[in-house]
Amino acid sequence: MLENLTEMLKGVLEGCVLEIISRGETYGYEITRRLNTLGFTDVVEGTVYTILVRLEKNKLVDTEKKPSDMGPPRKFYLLNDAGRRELVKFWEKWEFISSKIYELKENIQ
Amino acid sequence: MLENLTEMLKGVLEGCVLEIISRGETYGYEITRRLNTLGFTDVVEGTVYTILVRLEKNKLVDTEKKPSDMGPPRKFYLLNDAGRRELVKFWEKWEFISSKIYELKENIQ
DNA sequence: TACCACTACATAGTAATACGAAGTAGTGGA
DNA sequence: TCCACTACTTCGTATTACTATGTAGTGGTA
Repeated sequence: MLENLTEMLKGVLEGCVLEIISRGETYGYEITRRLNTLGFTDVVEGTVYTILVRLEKNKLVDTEKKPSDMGPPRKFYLLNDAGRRELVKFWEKWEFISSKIYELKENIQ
Repeated sequence: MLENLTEMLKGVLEGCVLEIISRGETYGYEITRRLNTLGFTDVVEGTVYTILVRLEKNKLVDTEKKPSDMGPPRKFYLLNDAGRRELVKFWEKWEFISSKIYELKENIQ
């Protein structure tokens, strides 16, 4: 429908993944489908996995591998304290930017 | 106040510049200060000029050099038809993404 | 005169991020 | 046997904001 949201998703998608993980233990493939049904239809696995690698490298998540009865084993992700703090900061940044964008659009002051 | 909004501004700042230009002929230095007073205090001239170069290369703006009584000549930018169409698309994309982010945050459906 | 602050533009290089593309592997059904 | 679906991994690319630096015009002031 809408063309190429890529650039506008930069810095946002990671926060979305953090938020999804914060709702409870989940894994890459499921996160991808969750983002797709949410409306981000063009987000592909490769994108999500690079984000998950980054989150793990930055020690924002804990991981655990578990067998699946539907296919190969799943790598589950769980937010730790640092991840929760990062998520709070994400929403603060998002609120800040979206309020400023709103001010610009509505030409406030 | 808020640290490092860089990544979240990607794909957004260009739209903000388009919006500012759409309000009437203006130039780089003034656009920078407008963004700063809007709240994007860390956006510097270099960033705005690269955006303006891009807009001109993509033929979204017309330009005109005019003398200034305050310093060196100013390069004024004016949105053309393609630029106005691009601005409409920017706001559509922004509305789409921010509504989806809101759904995610409020856990709708 | 010499210097500095402010205005104003330009650009080469860097870092971060989402995406494209390709591969590996497990399970179950036609 | 093949294929679809599930599930993860990684390398390379394009785009973008930012850093750093340089150039230059004007006016004030010591």
